[in-house]
This record gives sequence, structure tokens and C-alpha cells, in this order.
Amino acid sequence: MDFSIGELARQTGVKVPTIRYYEQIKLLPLPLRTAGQQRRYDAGYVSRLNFIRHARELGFTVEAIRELLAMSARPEYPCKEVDEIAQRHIADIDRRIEHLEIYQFEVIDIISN
Amino acid sequence: MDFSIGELARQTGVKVPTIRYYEQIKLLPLPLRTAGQQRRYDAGYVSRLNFIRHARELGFTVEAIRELLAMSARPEYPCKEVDEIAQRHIADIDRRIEHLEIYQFEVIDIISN
DNA sequence: CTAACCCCTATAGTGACTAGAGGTTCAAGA
DNA sequence: TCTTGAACCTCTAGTCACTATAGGGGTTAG
Repeated sequence: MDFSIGELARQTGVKVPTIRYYEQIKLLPLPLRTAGQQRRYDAGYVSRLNFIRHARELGFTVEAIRELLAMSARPEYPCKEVDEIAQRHIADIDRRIEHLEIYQFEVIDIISN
Repeated sequence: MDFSIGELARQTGVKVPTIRYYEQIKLLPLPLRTAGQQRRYDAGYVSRLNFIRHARELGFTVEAIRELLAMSARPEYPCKEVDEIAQRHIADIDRRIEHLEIYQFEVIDIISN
């Protein structure tokens, strides 16, 4: 049921010190501890951390991710604000895809002198 | 013909201290200086810096950019290596676009609980 | 019970900037 | 030609998001 930080690292591809760092900056909630003070996680951490990893790899800041995760945690949160933040995020993604496509042309240009 | 660091910043959207930092880490060649030690740039710097900005915004490391710029500077550079580096770069861009598209679904999922 | 491996905290280092202090240069107007 | 104020200079320190290291303790298979 519960597993160690090393196992969480293996399941998500996030390194052990990074997981501890995320806990420290409150991006991940405090996990349970064994009698010997070792962290014990459950499946919920896997999906939360997978989402974080994905977002970070794409260059979103920890602050932006915190915002999104906070939102998803409370359904009573004003709908307008939620939508605004999410829409901004999604628009940002679209903009990045466009930029990547343009950049790809630039790189091709550079290599073919 | 030649212009100041502030003008270069305006033309590229890269901040003045960042330009000086790029010079320090040798991503930009040393510019000419006035008698009073102020930097003077020409059009070549604008396109080089625009390329750098674009690549950095998309999350490529300074090292990767340095590699690409070094390549484009010497046409006698072995063609196979050039192609390999560039192809890796372009494949990386494709991968990022895919990831962004997947992530966009994840975000949409999160907001619609 | 013990070896091998995993875990703990705390601190320092990295990459890529960004901000601040304290002083100098330059160009445009009087 | 002189002045003045924005823009420039160097240098050092701070930020974000990790990543590595030191020095030690916990857990489990044989």
C-alpha cells in the first residue's frame, strides 16, 4: 500500500532529492513517516508528482503549478477565476507550440547555411 | 551603424544585464568599445541574439545553443556531426510539441475535475 | 544478527539569470 | 563649449529550481 521515497522516484522519474525539495517548498504535502522517520507515500502522490514533472519539463514555474494544483483541490473555488487561470495556461501552451514550430524552421535554416 | 547595449536590448527583447552575462560566458563575442569603454554592437549581434533568445525561451540550454552556433560558424565542420546535432535538436523540438499537447489535455482534465 | 542497501538532515554548489551599489560616459540642449 | 541627466560601466550578492556531498541512521533478506 505505502512505499518509500525511492519507490516514488522510480514510479515518477523524479529524483529523490527533488521530491524532498518539493516537500520543503510545499508543492507536495507532508507524507506519513515510519517509526524511524522514513517517508511513506501512496498512489495519490504518484499522480500529483507525475503532473508536476510533466509541467516542469515543459518549463512552467513552480508558482504556476502550485496555482493549478490549489485550484483542482477545491471545487468551491470561484469558477470564473479557475477558468481564467486555466485558460491562460492553455493559451500559453498554444503559444509555446507555435514558437517551437517557428524555432524548428530557424534551426533547419541554420544547418543548411 | 553601431549602437549601444540598451539599443541592442530594445531590438531583441533581451535585458541589458543578460546581454553582459552572455558576453561573460562567451555566448556572444566581445563587442567593440568606445574610448570610454562602452559597448558598441552591429546588426550581426541582433540576429545572433534573437536566435539565442528564441532558443532559451523554449528551454534549450546555453550549452546546446553554443553547439548550434559553433556549427553554423564553420562550414568545413564535418557534415555528419552537424546533421546529427541538428537532427537531435529537431527531434527534441518534436518531442516537446507532443508533450505540450498531452499536457494540455491534462490541464483541461484538472479544471473539469 | 549482520551485511547491503536504502533512508535521514543539513549544507554547499550549479545554471541562468536579476538586482543593487557606486561610479563614469555621452549626447542633446542652453 | 559647457552642463546635466539618462544610460553606461564593473563588481558583488541574491534568486529559482534543483543537484551533490558529508556524515550518519533505518530496514530487510539471508
